[in-house]
Amino acid sequence: MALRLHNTLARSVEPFVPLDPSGKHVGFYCCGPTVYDFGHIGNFRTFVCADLARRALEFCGFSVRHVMNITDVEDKIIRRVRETGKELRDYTRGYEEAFFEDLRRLSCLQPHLTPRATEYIPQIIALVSRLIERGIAYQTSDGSVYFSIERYQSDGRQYGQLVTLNFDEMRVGDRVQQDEYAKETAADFALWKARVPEDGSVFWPSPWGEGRPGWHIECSAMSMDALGSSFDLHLGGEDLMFPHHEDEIAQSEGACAHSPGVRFVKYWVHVAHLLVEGKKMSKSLGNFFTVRDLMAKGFSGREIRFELLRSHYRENFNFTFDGLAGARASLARIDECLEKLAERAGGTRATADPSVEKEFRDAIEDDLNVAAAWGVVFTWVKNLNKAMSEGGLTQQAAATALATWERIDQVFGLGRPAEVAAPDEVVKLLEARQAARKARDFKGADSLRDQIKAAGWVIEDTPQGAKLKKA
RNA sequence: GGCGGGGUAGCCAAGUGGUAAGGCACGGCUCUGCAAAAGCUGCAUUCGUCGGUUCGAUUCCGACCCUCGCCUCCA
Repeated sequence: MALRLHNTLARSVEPFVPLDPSGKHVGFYCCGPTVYDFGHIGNFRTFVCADLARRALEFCGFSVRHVMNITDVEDKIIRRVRETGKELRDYTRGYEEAFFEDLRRLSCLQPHLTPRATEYIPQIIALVSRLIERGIAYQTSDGSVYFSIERYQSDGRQYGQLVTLNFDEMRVGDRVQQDEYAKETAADFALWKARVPEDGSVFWPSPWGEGRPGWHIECSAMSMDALGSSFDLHLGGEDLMFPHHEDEIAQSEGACAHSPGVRFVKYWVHVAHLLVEGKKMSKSLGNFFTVRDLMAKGFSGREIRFELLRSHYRENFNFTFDGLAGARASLARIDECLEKLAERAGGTRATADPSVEKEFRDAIEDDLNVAAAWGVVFTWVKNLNKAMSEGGLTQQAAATALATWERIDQVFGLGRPAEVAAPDEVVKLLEARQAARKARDFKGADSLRDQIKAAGWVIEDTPQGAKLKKA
């Protein structure tokens, strides 16, 4: 069994075989955030799934080069810049930093390269120039440049690799912007947008006059610059499938004139959307949550990560607070088990249990089937708990189990819970309670227990003595 | 209208042509001064509906119902 992924190009699950003849190196590009505001939980589902994909590739032995762009010039950003009167970079910097902070809170590995669109203007201009030279793009009288789908197709190339398109049946036109009146065909899309007064100071010089990049071209420029004109894996939210990714393919394959059989990207992976309480997230419904919002409600980054990793990436995921509370309980079950294992193992070292690791690997290799993988993990936890409650788990077996978790956690990336020490006053209350119990003053002991609970801590009476846990 | 996902216990969810993983919640038990916490344990004769193929279908085929998403802002 080897890694298999759902490839949108094939609309099916395929064996993952990288372009690298040695089969080792993988180029991986993920469409990153547009830094006009804080990212919401839906955005982060995609980024957590990208992190899962990267970790799974590494778990399977591949050496991954992970690139994720930062879109720091775009319509919404320009509008905010105009409204706030800030300079472009001053506006985007804060949200970019917040994004990386949230990514770390969710235990996502930092991509190896995170290029910004605004730092790739020369490459973008070069790419647009090549498309014009090849006769696939055209300039309009206002100084904008558009991609001609018709000329691309007559160049013998396919527009509509990711989705089945039927322009006659599509409901085209509602959202075509007024500044795009000069397009030859409604389906053509902007590569370079001529400067308009509303752009303020956001513009760059180009062979076609002052302006800024179109929406899709940045990803083509950055991904090919970092990973070459043909690379292995491109991931993004399902809404980007069309037009964004389709247009990326068209621009890239149009500009590079890939040979027949060679593609811009070999595997396209799309992450389904997250819903909140059964509905699409929207500000008017008030169900629009950022990572910060959830943390302010007391949930930890690892609880949020766990919740986002419970379901398959190609299924819509319904985010609910009941679900998040359930995630907390499930994760605590694993944490309890790990804590007990650590007590038993002491400093003993061991290697992972091969049979559990194999079951886990089989699930992950099957198109990142995390639900099946969790099934493996929880069955394993149950067996360990049973062995421990029956006293039949040796120090060596506990160490093996911990090593197994280390291996599993290379993919899930949840780590171990942060140890939180109880404050002195709570510890003093606990000591007083223990004294009261010893004196058989149970009324006093129960009162102290209530005080500890009010302070946010729970007493766990175990055969080894009383412990404090954060409520 | 076109294209593409889904419908499996109270909730989330995996899965297979041969008789339904796992988690949460819930009940029982152990532990405890009592609790809590924790652990153990129980919990779908059944997989949207109706037909068909088959020795056998939740799994394959057909029809239908419901639901979600995309169709040029979007993760």
